[in-house]
Amino acid sequence: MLKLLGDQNRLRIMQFIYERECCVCELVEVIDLSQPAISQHLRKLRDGGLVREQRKGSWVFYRFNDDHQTASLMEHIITSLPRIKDELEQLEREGRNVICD
Amino acid sequence: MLKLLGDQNRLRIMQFIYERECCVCELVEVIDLSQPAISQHLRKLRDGGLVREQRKGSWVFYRFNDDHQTASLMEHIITSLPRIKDELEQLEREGRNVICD
DNA sequence: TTATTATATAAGCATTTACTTATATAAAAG
DNA sequence: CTTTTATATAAGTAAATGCTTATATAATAA
Repeated sequence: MLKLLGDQNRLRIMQFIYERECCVCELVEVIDLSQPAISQHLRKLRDGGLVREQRKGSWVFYRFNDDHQTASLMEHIITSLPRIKDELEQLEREGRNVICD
Repeated sequence: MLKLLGDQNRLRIMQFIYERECCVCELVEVIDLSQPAISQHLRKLRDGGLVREQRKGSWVFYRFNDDHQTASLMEHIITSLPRIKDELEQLEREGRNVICD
């Protein structure tokens, strides 16, 4: 878990996913990484059990896995970071995420 | 910080150092790594500000850095792990650490 | 002084990592 | 059907990582 969160980009991905379910295209918008790079990180996070994935139509949503053995520790770590919520709300104001609902 | 703790061996080193000040030779005894490998990890931990070093005669002691920006989060992480204290006490019972006092 | 002990550093190397570009798959739309 | 959109995967690659062995440094002991 610590190794997975030890990567800057993955930690950022987890911050977003922790706030609320995200689909890949949303993450692509807010994180400065190519779509394949994001998919690859998501796979590692999923393989590590840190997130769960769920297909909804053509989108795949990822959400924080509360059942993970270290879920509460992860939560503690993620909420110790500078909030990412503002960026998410900014995104919502721009209507850039609604497309995936 | 998370990247530094994301390595199994470094995390273990931090567990010991968190319990109490340790010199390199003590860590060499309890962790299955060569002396140079341990020194190299300690340097990374020091460069990252996670530990402080202090020379005492021929030994160099490392201690947890309470002043680090993420000290309390680190503390939370380290104390969330299975206790290492038993191994330390075992070591003390064997008298293998006293030599460094 | 020389020898010993504790630790650090350097160089080399195999492995892992995190990306890139190109392509495949899967679902929805036309 | 074909096209478009969303996502995943594959292959390649440069850089980072974590060790190894050998050697340097620093303090103490003889």
